Amino acid sequence: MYKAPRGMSDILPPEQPLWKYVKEKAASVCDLYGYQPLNTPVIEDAGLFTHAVAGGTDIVDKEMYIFKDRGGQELALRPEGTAPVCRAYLEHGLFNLPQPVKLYYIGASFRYERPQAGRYRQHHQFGFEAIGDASPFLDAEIIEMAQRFLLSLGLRDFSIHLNSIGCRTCRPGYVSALKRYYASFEGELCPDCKARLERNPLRLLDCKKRHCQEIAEAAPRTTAFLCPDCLAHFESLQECLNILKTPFLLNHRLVRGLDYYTRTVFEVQPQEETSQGALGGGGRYDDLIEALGAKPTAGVGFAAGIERLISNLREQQVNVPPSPHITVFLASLGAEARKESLKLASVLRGAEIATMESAGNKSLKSQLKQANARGSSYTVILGEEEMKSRTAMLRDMKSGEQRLVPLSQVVATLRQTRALERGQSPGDT
RNA sequence: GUGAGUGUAGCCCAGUGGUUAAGGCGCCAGGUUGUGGCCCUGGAGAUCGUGGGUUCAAAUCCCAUCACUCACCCCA
Repeated sequence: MYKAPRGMSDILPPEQPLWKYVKEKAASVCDLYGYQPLNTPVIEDAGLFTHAVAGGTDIVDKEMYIFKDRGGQELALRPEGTAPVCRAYLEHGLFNLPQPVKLYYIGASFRYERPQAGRYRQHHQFGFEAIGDASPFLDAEIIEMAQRFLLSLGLRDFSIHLNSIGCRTCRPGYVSALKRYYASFEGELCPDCKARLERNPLRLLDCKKRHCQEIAEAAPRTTAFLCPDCLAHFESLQECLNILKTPFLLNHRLVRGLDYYTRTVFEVQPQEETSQGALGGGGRYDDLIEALGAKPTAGVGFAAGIERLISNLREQQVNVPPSPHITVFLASLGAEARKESLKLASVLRGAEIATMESAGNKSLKSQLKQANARGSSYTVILGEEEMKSRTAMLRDMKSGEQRLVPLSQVVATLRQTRALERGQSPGDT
């Protein structure tokens, strides 16, 4: 039998309400802040990621789905969302709009890696980006927005970690200081860290091994090496967050996986220390658009993993409000009633009443059982007796009460009850 | 890419060398000539992940392989 590809999964109907809930909250927070939706293709020119974005990081070096199409074009399944958004910003001349341009996206990302808890080959990200302005006020807006989004979902146990990793002026000084510091500990480092010392020194800071953590704790801090502009930016951002009353933790060991970050980096961590890592993260990427071959343009953004959000919603037992829908099930007995049921179903649907029909000639018992299993509010029973008198038996599935209604009155009666029930329990969505 | 654990029906799982692989959920039917949710009865549904080996005999032991899960690397 065929199975879904490794690390990729089907999202079955019972899970859909939760997905819908998260997507709706995402869209509504974006509306609130004036961020507009943008869809980009799942596939991009591979170069967008390999050259411009993050050469030297694992995510493009060894985790990218990359292939040639029939025309020989090198394409890639997108491993992240920011670069495609920047590509679209440039391709469509969005730099001609008033800056910054505020956009959001919800879509699949792909990484070729061994799946485990909270980590998949296909996962879904919700992200928002403000492009075209370097003000720290925007960093603050993005972070507050991320927080508001998570709170609106009902999540509580998370914290926002914040750091600044400087810019291309001040970071090289920091990196060499870091290397100098680590040189004296080289013998004590774990094998992974020894490799990191060469390949990606910043990553030394977030090693999980206890001894390496002790060394990292005492290491030089990025913030001590920031150039005056970066320092001013970072201080201004913190001031803004304090004004916004958005709590954050300064974490001098926070660095992020993508190379394009400059200055601000932040991550949302669940309170429970899990190995599956961050709920989401983001930062400023003032060099990215220049790397794509355009004039230098600042940007800042955030992205969250929907699967991880959902798993945290489940852990924190946040209950999703069920969509209050009233549905009707049509049960019929006999050939004539079956045809009448077909006709009635069409009329009900025409009246915007959600309706399901029994497919075959099953017993009434079986049909009611099905109506019950599908959670119908009402069952309309059409039998031989009803056919003779041109009536229908309307059964309230909750109370079990039923009454005989002229066939011509079925729609009107159901509409009435629906209006009544909606009035009694106003929807909260 | 590395390491560990696990593969028995749609789902949860019992069964550690010996008849026909047990149970629960779910599904279908009956108990009610046209009445769901509870209860009772019955039924369908499993090449025991796959291939090979050991043995008179393998779901059970061995080897390989695949898949899943968890962890590392890394990340959402």
